[in-house]
Amino acid sequence: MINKNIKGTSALRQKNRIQIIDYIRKNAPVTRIDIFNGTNISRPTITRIVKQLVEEKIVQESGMVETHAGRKPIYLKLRKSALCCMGMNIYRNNIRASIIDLDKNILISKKVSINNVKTAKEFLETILDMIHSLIDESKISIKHVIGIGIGSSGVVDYDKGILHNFNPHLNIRNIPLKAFLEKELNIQTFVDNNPNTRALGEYWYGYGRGYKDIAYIVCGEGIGSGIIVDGNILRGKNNITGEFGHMTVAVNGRECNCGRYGCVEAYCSTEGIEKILNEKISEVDTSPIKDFIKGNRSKLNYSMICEFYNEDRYCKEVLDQATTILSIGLSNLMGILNPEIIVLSGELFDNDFMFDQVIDKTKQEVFTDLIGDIKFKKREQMDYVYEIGAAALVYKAYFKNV
Amino acid sequence: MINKNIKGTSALRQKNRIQIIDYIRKNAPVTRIDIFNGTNISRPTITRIVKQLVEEKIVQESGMVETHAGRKPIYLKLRKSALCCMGMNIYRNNIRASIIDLDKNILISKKVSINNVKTAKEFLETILDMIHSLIDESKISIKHVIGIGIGSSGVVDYDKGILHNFNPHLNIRNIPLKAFLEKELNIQTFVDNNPNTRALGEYWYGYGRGYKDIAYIVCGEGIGSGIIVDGNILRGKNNITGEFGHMTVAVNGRECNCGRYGCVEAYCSTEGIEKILNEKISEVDTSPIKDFIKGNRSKLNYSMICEFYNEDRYCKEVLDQATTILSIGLSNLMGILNPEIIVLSGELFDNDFMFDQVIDKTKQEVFTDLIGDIKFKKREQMDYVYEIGAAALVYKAYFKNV
DNA sequence: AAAATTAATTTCAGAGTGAAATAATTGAGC
DNA sequence: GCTCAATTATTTCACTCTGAAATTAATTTT
Repeated sequence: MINKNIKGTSALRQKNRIQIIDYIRKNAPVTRIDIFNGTNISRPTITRIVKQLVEEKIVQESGMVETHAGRKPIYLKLRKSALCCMGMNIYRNNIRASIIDLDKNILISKKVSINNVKTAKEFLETILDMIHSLIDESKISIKHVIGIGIGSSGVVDYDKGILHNFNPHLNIRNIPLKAFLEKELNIQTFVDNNPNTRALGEYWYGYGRGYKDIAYIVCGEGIGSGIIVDGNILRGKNNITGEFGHMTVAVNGRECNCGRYGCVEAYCSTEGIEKILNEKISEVDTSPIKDFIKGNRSKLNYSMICEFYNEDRYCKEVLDQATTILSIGLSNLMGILNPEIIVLSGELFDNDFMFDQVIDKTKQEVFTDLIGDIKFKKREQMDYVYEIGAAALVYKAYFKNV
Repeated sequence: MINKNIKGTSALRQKNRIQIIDYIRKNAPVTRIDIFNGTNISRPTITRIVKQLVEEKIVQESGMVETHAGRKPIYLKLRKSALCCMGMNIYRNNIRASIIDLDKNILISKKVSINNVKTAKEFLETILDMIHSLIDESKISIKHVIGIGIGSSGVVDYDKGILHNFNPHLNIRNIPLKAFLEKELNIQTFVDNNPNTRALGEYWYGYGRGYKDIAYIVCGEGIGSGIIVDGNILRGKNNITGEFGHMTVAVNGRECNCGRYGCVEAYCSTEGIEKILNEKISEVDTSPIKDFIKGNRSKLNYSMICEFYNEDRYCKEVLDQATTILSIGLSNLMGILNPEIIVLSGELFDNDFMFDQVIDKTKQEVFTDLIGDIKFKKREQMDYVYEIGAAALVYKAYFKNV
């Protein structure tokens, strides 16, 4: 359980304790002297707190270190699965939950469908059952589960922990998920939307490790983003940030699903690209891709368009336009946020040449070299990434005052 | 002096002390019981720390409170000018510095020109002299000056406290202002660029009071911005954030001073507006404003264009375009940051109808109502606003762990 | 004048810390 | 094998700071 209402010198102890855990987590294996040098805590206090952590089986001593002279220090590291939390992902009709430790080891995992769930009550109880059975099966002491993190599709009120609308097809709305779980389980719970948890996962465990300002962009059927500023999720007033897909870069441009004109998404989402190509080839009698579709009676899709990039001038036009628009959008974003790293993910980048083109154009486009001197990374599919990001919500809160 | 290397229980004391000062600052006048209810500190500790603060003449007791029964509580407030700091603004050829207390009272102020300054050494010594004489004249004990905050034009490295380039016309570059002053005076010093200090001033003392996410936009000859995210200045990797003026909203649009195309600044800065109008009227034989200029042998400027808004169709076109483009830029910014309030300042808004038009169009333009439900404010000219913002850099650091 | 009420302080024991001294452990030199 | 220097880890001890509970203070109500 995350600290609450601990006052006075006990709070000081708690703070030092968490700082020591955090230092070990980040730098393991470390010696007590390393902790002394790396923090502002005195040696006796380190000895005392480490002793306690070893007794609680959170930290373990492991082997000696090669040194030149003097008493050999003892390596410390966190015991595997000693501190862990629940990471859960809610996506349309599925829920997957895992227990994950501080080294992002998946200790146990479970997936359920919520196709048959009709009411908010059923929904909440399904989740509660899931958590109970996971903890039971894992045989992990509940006191080592420091929290529950949940990422969800749709609109989420982070502060209140309310899931407004995770699936437009279900009539289950405004679910007070945080309040419910905290009451039932007495474990601190955090709920956020998927792009945010993904971005946080990237910051905590992925390419963003070691950086404090990250933009995580998803380009698929739609376009969204999660943004980390100084190590924290950018949430703004209503947790509706990073609406990168609906940034206007072409005044009086193409109409977007959102009803406005010239949004990035209208040009660069796979859906947008397919639409634009369809319009183009419907106006001509013949083109390689058009002939191919006719011949095979197949349906046009984004990956097909990519395959015809070199053979079909319309495909080339559409994809080139997409990368240009996207690069303008990205450079706008970079001019506002000046991030250290941008992680690109989603179907749009399944083809490497699209990824490369976007990066090249963005680097040309950007306002100053300083902003442009930035890392780009591609996030490939990775298992459990959603749950890991959700779990990071908890760790973020746990280590927040360090 | 801001705390440094205070360890153990003394750090706890320091933290409680600052929390109490902060509570009084925000809520004065308050009683000890108010502090007890508003913080997580026990009554004896409050009594002890307040007693000390009264002895140090930082807090003063002032009058009794009307109550229904029981012992009457004693009001506490901060003694005027008890805690103060230096706020300094460097702008092209001028430096103005003030000593400002926690209630933004200007205790003393001074302005010097640096026209005759040729070297970095002279520059630094001018500043040092200025600070010394201000402190001497003010008769404020130096131990009550908790820090020095400096806002400057140009590019500033906040972390290192280096002023890279505050005036393009002077060959004084890469000035280690922070290091110099901290060494000479042993007072913690912070340096940042003007838009950032202005935004922080707005957050700390202006329209942004009570909000945590603020965008502060300056539209004048150029366009810039300072952004506050969750109460902190958005700095990104290189402190080059909020390049709102160079956000591209018109792909393949008008060329901008920065060499790129379709930036907001190209359409909405007063310089851009003047340029566009000049081009327009140079292509026609006659128009009201053109005739006026000829008749009076005056030079075209932005305020004149505004005056001809209703009489000259070219003026109307240009200004309408400017407000449209600016509103698109603002709605893009809002979609990324979801701020609670946007403060608009600068010459562009000297005419109210421009301000009103921008707000109306932005509210129409914005992606969702939730983002659009936001406060807009106009920042009129205000004296000492630069120094107050710079001082806020110090207070921000002083109260950071509260 | 006593009771009730609320604010502020004092008492006191306990939690926690860090400087300095001490103990533990090891390699190097002879 | 013994001693010394080096380095890590622990213990000792005095000190700071805190908060619960009791007490005192000051004021209104009865």
